[in-house]
This record gives sequence, structure tokens and C-alpha cells, in this order.
Amino acid sequence: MGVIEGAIDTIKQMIIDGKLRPGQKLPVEKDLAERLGVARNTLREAVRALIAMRVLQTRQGDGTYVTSLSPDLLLDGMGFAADIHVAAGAGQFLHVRRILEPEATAMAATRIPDADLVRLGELLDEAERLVAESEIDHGKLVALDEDFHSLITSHCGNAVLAAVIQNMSGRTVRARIWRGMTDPEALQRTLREHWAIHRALLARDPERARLHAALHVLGVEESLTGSPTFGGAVDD
Amino acid sequence: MGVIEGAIDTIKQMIIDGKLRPGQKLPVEKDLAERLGVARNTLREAVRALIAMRVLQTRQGDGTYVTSLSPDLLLDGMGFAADIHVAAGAGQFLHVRRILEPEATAMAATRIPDADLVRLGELLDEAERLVAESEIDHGKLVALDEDFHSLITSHCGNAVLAAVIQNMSGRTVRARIWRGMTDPEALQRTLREHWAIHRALLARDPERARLHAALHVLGVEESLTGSPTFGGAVDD
DNA sequence: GAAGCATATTCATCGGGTCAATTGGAGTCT
DNA sequence: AGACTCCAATTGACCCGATGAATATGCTTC
Repeated sequence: MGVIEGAIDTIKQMIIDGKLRPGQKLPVEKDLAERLGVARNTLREAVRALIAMRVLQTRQGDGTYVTSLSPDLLLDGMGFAADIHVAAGAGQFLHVRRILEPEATAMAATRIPDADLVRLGELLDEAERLVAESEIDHGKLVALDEDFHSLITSHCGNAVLAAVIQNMSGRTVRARIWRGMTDPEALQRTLREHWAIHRALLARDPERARLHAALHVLGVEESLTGSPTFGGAVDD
Repeated sequence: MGVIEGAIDTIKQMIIDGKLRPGQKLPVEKDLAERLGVARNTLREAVRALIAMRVLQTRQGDGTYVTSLSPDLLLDGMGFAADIHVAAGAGQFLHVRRILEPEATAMAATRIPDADLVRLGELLDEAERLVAESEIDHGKLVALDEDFHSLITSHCGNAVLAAVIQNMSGRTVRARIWRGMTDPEALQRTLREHWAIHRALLARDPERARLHAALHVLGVEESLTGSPTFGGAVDD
């Protein structure tokens, strides 16, 4: 095993063993390199790898710190994986999302605060205004879509679940989906599905929320793979 | 944005744009550093970050290559996240696994080859021999457990789904679970659940497979959180 | 043609250096 | 006292050059 990998594992182990706690500051590069018996450049490469894993964080002029190590942080490297496969197999990522998101939405039905339900309605209102315009800003639509879903799933009570869902459709995938919706009818259908989910949450009805979420993601999946949709949106 | 981050993004973008394809060799460090306008050490830190993301791979004396970029590779960094939270919130990871694994097991019921069904039976036979011994080798049990589940989920037809499930219970979590099973009855129950899943797969019955997988993961979850199990294993 | 061998190529690691951002305290003003 | 400005120390960011180790490649030999 190389020296750098050894340094990476040593630091990792120090964290697992609790010698380094979340938020704690590491020794300065020079000292830490000396303690690990490696050159400063080598240590820097090890630190860089741990930064990529969201385990460490550096601030020039200040020092190197252990991150919060929260699941959502550690899992958010997955987004790049989804982005890379946007051309080939985005369907596989969406399939996972279709399994998880209905469950998370159902769980959120009984947990999401009233204030955030109001906020969800505002997001949808804004999306409708955008769709009504002649020149549709797809970038804003993508952002609103992401906010809508992440606001819901973030209240499912399971940070890991929320993080995995979030990363199963990276920004590139979302952008591709919405850009592909040139048909005004497709945009309207998506909005109706969002409203249906919103109504189910307002009713605090997990089963309705689960079904509408499942149908929604399925619709997105089918619009991407080009397979025929069956029946369009439901209206409850 | 720092110089290193810029170099990382540039290489990433080259991959997304298809200028760098899976398996392709990168220019030598000296040339690539010059082309990106950074020092060699700086480029190495960028490359090291991409290695941590499983995007690049280096071989001393040969060169630096783009990996296969397969989803299972890009997603396997999650395992560390699960391991770090083994003490605090392993339950959240297991919950995600409980949502996904039943689905994957059901999907595998109609896809797994006969030969692998035989192999599954052999794994279970071996596990039973281990459990029958006086001095139980928990390490081998963990390995057999991992082989059993990954052999099934790898045939679910969705590499992303399989990879996510695999990473939702890292090796540390699995080891902790099996080490906690000091009660012989708990071991027996787990084995019975495995056999039940096996029988459902042999019958090519997705729904039975789904239910037994769900019950099994739930049992694991409850044994870890210490909540009371309800009724023990079913026998179909 | 196959096997060994020498050599070039390439990444791994090291040690040093300068630059830039942040911090914390000394000193000053209100 | 309290807030503010300013400066120096600290610390990571980034660069340069050099040596070592692993691999590939072309050559030699049989």
C-alpha cells in the first residue's frame, strides 16, 4: 500500500476511533506530516482525497477541520455519478428514486410542518407563473422542482434516505428532464402531479402522498425513456 | 475558486463532454499540468481527489486512466459514510436498505440464473455448518451473509440499485450485527429467514421473495435497535 | 518466436520555497 | 468600557526541482 493511502487510512481511523471528532481542528500540515512520517506534499494529497469525500475541510489561513460528517454531506458525492450517466443509464438512477421517493413522501406526510406546506404551495404558484410565460426559463423551473422535492423529502425523518433520493437525480439529470418538456401539456401534467402531492400532504394522508409521488416519478421516468405514458395525470 | 478545484472541474468536464472516455489514458502529469496551467503538485492533488471519487486510477510506471465509471464503482464511496455512523445512526442506513432490498429481491426472483440459486444454497449450507460449531467464526458468517445478499441483489437488473443497497450496510455495520448475535436462537432465526428467501427465489415468486426479504431486514433492524421483535421467523 | 535483459517512461514521494487568506491582539478613537 | 483600525503571526494554497520505484518497451539472445 502506498504512503498516501496509508496516511488516508490513518486519518480515517483516527476519526472512526474518535480521536478526531466532528468540527475538530487538525494539527498544522507541517506537524501532522511529521507525525505521520510523510512529506508535506504527500499529506496534502491525502487531505485532498478526504476533502473529496467530504470528510475534511480546509480554510486557508485558518486550518483543516473535520466536517460534521453528517450523512447528507458524506453521501452527496453520488450526484456526480448520476450526472456522468445522464446519457447512458439515467433510468437506473430514476428507478431507485421511484422506489425511495414515494416512501419518503409518505413519511413526510405526518412530519412536515405547516409552514413548509405553505412554502410548497408558494413554490408551485411560482412554477405556474413561469409556465404561463411565453419564454419559459427552464433553469428556474429546475430549481423550483428541486426545492419542491427536497423540501418534502428532507422532512421524512431519515437524513440518509433524504440524501440518497436527492443524489439519485443530479442537477444535470433534472435539467435534461425539464429541457425535454417542450410540450406544454407535459409541463401542465407535471404541475398537476405536484399539486396532487401537495394536496395529499395537506390532508396528512401518507398513502395518498405515496401513490401520487410514485406516479409522478414514474411519469418522469417514462418521459425520459420515451416509453408511452398511460393515461396522464390523475385528478383526485 | 481555487486552482485545484478548477483543475478537478476541468477534468470532470472533459469526461462529461466525452473528451475523456472510460479506460482512456490521460496525458503524463507534466504535460497535463502544463496544459491546465498548474504546477505538477497541484495537478496531482486534483488527480488524487478524482481517484478518491473512483473517477481516475493511476498505475505507477504506466500512467493515469479513466476508470470504467460504472455506477457500482462511483457509488461505493458511500460505504465509508455508513461505517462512520455505525455507532450513532446505523438505523437510518438500514431503513433505506429495508425499502430497497425487498424490491431488488423481488426483481431478482425472475432474473437470477439457476446456477446462482444453487450457489445460494451452498452458501446457506456452509453457514449452517459454521453455526453448528462450538466456536463460531463471526468473520466468516459476515462474509457469507454479504455474499448471499449481494449475489441476489446483483441480479436485480439495476446496477445502481444493487450498488446503493450494497453500500447501505458497510462491512463494519454487518460485523456489528453478527457479533451482536450471541443468542443461538437469533442465529437460527436469521438462517431460517435466509432459507425462506431462497425458497421464494427457487419458486420464482417475486412477491414471496419481497416479503421474506422485508421481514429479514426488519428483523436485522430490530435486533440492532433493540426494539422487540414480533413473533420471530415465519415458516412458509 | 520466446525468454531474458537493459533502458526509457511514468507515477510516487520528498524537501524546499513563495504567496495569500485568516486570525488575533496591539493600539486608537469614541 | 466598547468598537474600530491596523499589523504581524499563523496557516493553507500553490509552485519548483529532484530522486526513487514500478511498469512498459524495445533489444538481444537463443
